Amino acid sequence: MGKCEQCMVRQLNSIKELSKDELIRISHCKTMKIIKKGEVIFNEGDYINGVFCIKSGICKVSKMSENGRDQIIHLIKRGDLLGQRSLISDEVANLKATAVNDMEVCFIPKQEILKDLHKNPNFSMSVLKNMANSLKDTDNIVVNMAQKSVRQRLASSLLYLEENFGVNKDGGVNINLTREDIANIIGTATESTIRLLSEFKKKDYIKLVKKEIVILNRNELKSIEVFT
Amino acid sequence: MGKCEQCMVRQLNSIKELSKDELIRISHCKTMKIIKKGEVIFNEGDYINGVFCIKSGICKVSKMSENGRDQIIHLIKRGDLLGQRSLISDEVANLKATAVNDMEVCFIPKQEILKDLHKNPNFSMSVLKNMANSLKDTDNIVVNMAQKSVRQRLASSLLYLEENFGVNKDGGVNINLTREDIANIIGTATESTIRLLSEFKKKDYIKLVKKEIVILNRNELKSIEVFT
DNA sequence: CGATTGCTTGACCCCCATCAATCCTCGTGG
DNA sequence: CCACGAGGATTGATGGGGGTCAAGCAATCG
Repeated sequence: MGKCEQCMVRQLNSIKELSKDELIRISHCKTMKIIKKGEVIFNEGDYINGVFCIKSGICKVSKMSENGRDQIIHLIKRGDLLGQRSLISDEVANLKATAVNDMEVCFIPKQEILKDLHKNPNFSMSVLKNMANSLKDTDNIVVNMAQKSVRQRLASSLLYLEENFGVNKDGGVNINLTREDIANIIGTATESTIRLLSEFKKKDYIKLVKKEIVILNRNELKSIEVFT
Repeated sequence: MGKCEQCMVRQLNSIKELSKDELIRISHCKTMKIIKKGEVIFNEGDYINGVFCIKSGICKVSKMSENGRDQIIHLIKRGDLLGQRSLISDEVANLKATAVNDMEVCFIPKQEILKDLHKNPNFSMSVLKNMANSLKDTDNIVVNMAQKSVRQRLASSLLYLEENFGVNKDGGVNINLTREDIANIIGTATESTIRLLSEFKKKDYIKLVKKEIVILNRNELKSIEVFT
């Protein structure tokens, strides 16, 4: 079993604030898991007894709306912590987490994290900052959802995905999302997303390489993002 | 100048976790302000050097979208803290806060709060919990914005407003919002909001007493909230 | 009592949700 | 190796929700 002290991923999140001793303690009680593409890590209403530290892979965090469609709210990747919110509120999960590709994650039990939150102010400040940033991001998402058209949101999301997940050798946005997933990010029907993608393609803002999206004209997409 | 130790409002937020000594220190450096209806407390991009503790009154917290409309994201009332997020991230404000009616607020300078956040784990845990709850609420707002129709969101908002701000002697929802404000909460054009209100009125789900909204049929609104 | 701000209604039309049909692609088992 | 089935991608047709512009009315305020 790998040791947290030697794991580079911890540098990417609040765990970097833990002392050597605290890290060793965590290392002894954590468990590593492999999660297959499509697998559900936790569901709305589940009691998650800890947090997940993502070593590799990507997962989508979503919530089922009453009308039956799943809205994707976050995309979580290497270095992120998953499940912090529920842990701190001491509530069941409000959201569902599903692996977008194969993942390696470490599960750290709740009591350990809580102990450190109480005893290590640097750690708790770091978690607090992290949460504050999420809150800001989410506030901004609300504004976009409420005020922007589907076309604007799609342009915006494409740029976001490329920026955060990079591109592969073909230049394609390097995240394995279906059209339906993309539709669930921007909050629209799958067909609308597809139609807009084909419009963007026709105008040479993007091209499609085997369903993968290659962004050709960032500037044009940026201008769509702010208007029409 | 009032003393925090004697102020009942502190029981309503994280400040209740402070020790007597800490409270006295805060009490000496805080400043009380009266804010008039319509006045802007801070604007997007302002550097807020502390947090506001709301003694009375209500303010709307909003963000201007690139298309020029203001989206209201939170409504803050007695007992709430305003400006926590920016303080913790150590960034300029992402949002704008405007008084909906006359307010009394206390301003607590940043350094004092930060000092307590580092030294008092109960306080920082309380702030953390508070932030976690906001995050959950905001996640849910995203889902509603993305997936629900304007009619659903209006029904939902009316119920929310009544529940959180109560009713006055006429039975009217006890918060002084214009139609435009309501439209900016649900993220739609003012005219659409008005049209839906008049539809609800026609169906006797609500009545209007001098522009104030009196809710007559909660069950019907609840069923609208989940479907159509 | 003007004048500004908020409220209301009408007309118009476009964006996008929905339903339906077809095509594509990839994994599985025979 | 191929057939086949299932899930994903795509395109078309259609209708309604809601945005926008415009005009008139009500109310609030200096």
